[in-house]
Amino acid sequence: MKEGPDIARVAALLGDPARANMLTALMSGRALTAAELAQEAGVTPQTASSHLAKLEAGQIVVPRKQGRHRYFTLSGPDIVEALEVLMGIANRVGHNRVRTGPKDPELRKARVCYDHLAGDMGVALFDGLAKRKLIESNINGVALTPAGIEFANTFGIDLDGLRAKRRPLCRECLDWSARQSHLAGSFGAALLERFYDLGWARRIPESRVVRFSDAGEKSFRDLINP
Amino acid sequence: MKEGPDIARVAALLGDPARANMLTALMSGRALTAAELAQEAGVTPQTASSHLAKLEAGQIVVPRKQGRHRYFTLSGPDIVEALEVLMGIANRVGHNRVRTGPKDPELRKARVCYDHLAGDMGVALFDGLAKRKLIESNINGVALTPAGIEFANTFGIDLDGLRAKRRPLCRECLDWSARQSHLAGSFGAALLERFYDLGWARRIPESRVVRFSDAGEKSFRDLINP
DNA sequence: TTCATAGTTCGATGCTAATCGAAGCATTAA
DNA sequence: TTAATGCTTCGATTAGCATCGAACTATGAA
Repeated sequence: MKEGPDIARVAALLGDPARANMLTALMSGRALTAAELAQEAGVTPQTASSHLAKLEAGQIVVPRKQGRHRYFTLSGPDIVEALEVLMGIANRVGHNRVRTGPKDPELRKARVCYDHLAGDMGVALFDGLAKRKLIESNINGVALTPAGIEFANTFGIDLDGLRAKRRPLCRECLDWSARQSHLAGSFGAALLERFYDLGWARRIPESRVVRFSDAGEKSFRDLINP
Repeated sequence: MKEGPDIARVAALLGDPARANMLTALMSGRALTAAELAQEAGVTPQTASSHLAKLEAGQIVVPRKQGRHRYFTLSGPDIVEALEVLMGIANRVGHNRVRTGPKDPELRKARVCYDHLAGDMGVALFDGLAKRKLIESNINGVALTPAGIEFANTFGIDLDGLRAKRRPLCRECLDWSARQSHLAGSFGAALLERFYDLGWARRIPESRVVRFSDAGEKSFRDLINP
């Protein structure tokens, strides 16, 4: 027995395929019922119940009872971060499960991934910001350039407020419909939030779809195509 | 089968206690041999070999052959990041492996880590030697300064004898009870050996505790506080 | 050469955990 | 009340894997 934080216990909870499927499904940010999670994981409700009990005991997810349903959410942003990092590693070492992404064209085009923009437009945003040299990606991760910091300020994003959080500002998150990176982290989340505020886009209730207005999509294109 | 990166595969690799111990040991940034990792994980060399083969196949660690040793290092900064995030989660949810019971304070104060001194006194030793400029630490690791070489000789340590061994003279080892580095390597081991010889301390059988006598502890304090 | 050390492979064992059928609660609807 | 739905508990099965002893390979030392 060694001292220190028991990472094996946490990692083992994320290391079962059924549980990992449930957790990635929860990365949409929506609360899902036990039955929905069973569906996502491809196991029977009994099995799912057993897994959820373990995840709850390990404080990876938190339940919220409502009627005769139990809704689950991830217990904190650190879980999201762990899942994102693990996705990055899995991608790097080539552990990808080949399958095409969401069939729904709207989902494929633009959806939320936890709290940031994913789908084709998410990937386009990432590439566009990189092309405009507002972000740069290297082996250590993604970061805002000086030009990017200036852009954020003029675009109405409070970087200091974001930095106060412990969450990393920028992070790559692998998009499983487009197979490319999109922008996560607190900056990625703030951008999407700003899109909402500007009226460029809105979220469709009970779904992960992000729907851009025509004008909003045009502004978005202008943003990423200098 | 779902789409997307297979995070379960990666997480499962980190989710075994023996492997997790190996990986946390590698977080010091130093390359470690298979035998050292077996020691860290508390398993036999055969078992360690099996784990290392899995970690290597999963591209979590990379081996480097040198003589008849195989040195392992983490395969990239993303692995370090993943381990750190998992540590943070484990810490948050209270999954800390802290030994309870009467021996705990003694272990925390001074214990052997492989064959050198760890715990609060191990960290104090490292810091004291650094403050006296007998060792210096940089990106490449730790090394004895000229003053440190002179010190070693007067303190009764046969440096030439140590150099004849293949083992590195100085090495940093991360202390998870104190969250700081202590001194490992053949010089670290020789120092502890010398403490035994001088009657400053003795090892408690069937335990990792190192118990200093009152006089021994005083001498130790004099050593690290110039 | 012979011996020692570092590491691996093989095989057997034993434990853990994932899985699901069946039955049991709990909540809501009628 | 009865029926239906959502979810959990129980029990049995199964499969995977961690573990280690023994034997083997490879490198270096005497």
